Amino acid sequence: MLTIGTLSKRTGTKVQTIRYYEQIGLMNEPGRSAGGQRRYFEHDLDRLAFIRHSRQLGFSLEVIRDLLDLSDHPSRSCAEADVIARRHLLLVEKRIERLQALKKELRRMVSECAGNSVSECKILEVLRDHSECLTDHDEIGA
Amino acid sequence: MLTIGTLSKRTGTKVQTIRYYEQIGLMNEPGRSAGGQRRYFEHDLDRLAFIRHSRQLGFSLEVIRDLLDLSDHPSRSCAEADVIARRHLLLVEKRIERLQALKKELRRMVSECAGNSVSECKILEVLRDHSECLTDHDEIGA
DNA sequence: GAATTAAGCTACAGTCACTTTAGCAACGGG
DNA sequence: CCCGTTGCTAAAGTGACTGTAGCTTAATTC
Repeated sequence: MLTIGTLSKRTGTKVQTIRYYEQIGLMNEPGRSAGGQRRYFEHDLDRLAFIRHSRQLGFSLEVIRDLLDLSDHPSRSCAEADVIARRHLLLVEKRIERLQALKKELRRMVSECAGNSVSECKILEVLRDHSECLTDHDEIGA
Repeated sequence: MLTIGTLSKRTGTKVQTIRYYEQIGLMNEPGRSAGGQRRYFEHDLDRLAFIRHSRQLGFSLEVIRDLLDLSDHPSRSCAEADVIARRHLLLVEKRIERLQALKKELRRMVSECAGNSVSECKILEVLRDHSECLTDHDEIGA
């Protein structure tokens, strides 16, 4: 029997996060000790490791729920897992493209700034005036 | 005098978002019409455009607050803007690197999956067992 | 001038994936 | 038996918005 602290250390997950996964139904409710503390089996650890690894690869908890469900039914076709992974790959590729456009723009801003007063600062000028940009970057952030 | 709807259209910002920026003190409280509706000047529009453009380039609202403050003081040195932009550039570059490692891993998973039953699915196998990965990807997600 | 429609108002809840905090209770080694 | 570590619940906070409910005001059309 494993404590929540052991699961935490062995998977690099914070204790609170494990309880959070239980709360949203990603992890099963474990048994309890006489005093009311959570006690886990090895298969709980495996499940948590699966979740964390999927998160590291950028899958959302929503999607991980489906992946876990698939993983629990070994005889089913893995076509769905394939679709999920391919969709995620496309998403990651898109994000990379967007970030590369951003990087280019930031590089240009930084390299063109002479480092004098704010009034002649290229960086602030570009931020003020979108038309100085090469790309559209109409979406926000990442 | 401009309405909030005009600002919204001219900057591609949702009305609620403008009110949110006001609430957190990024936008100044504008004057009001007789009936209590917000009325803006052109310089409010400029400020909002600055905020949105900065967001599109991935700066956080926290950082944008500093950039706006700099922009409001034209005689100051732009060294700080330079530092902020360079720091952000590094962050973007790091994110790209991480995403490229993720992409590689996802590609490998997808390409090695034969598309049979879940029990032999390479995708689910990799998710189960981190040791099959090439990279560490110890951080989470994006 | 009335009626309709579009736009605006406040206040609050919801999103995602956790993290933090407060204030306790239980466990394990010495 | 003591005490430091670990665990417990419940609730609020994070960032950057978005959505909803239930109104009021402004603008347009007849």
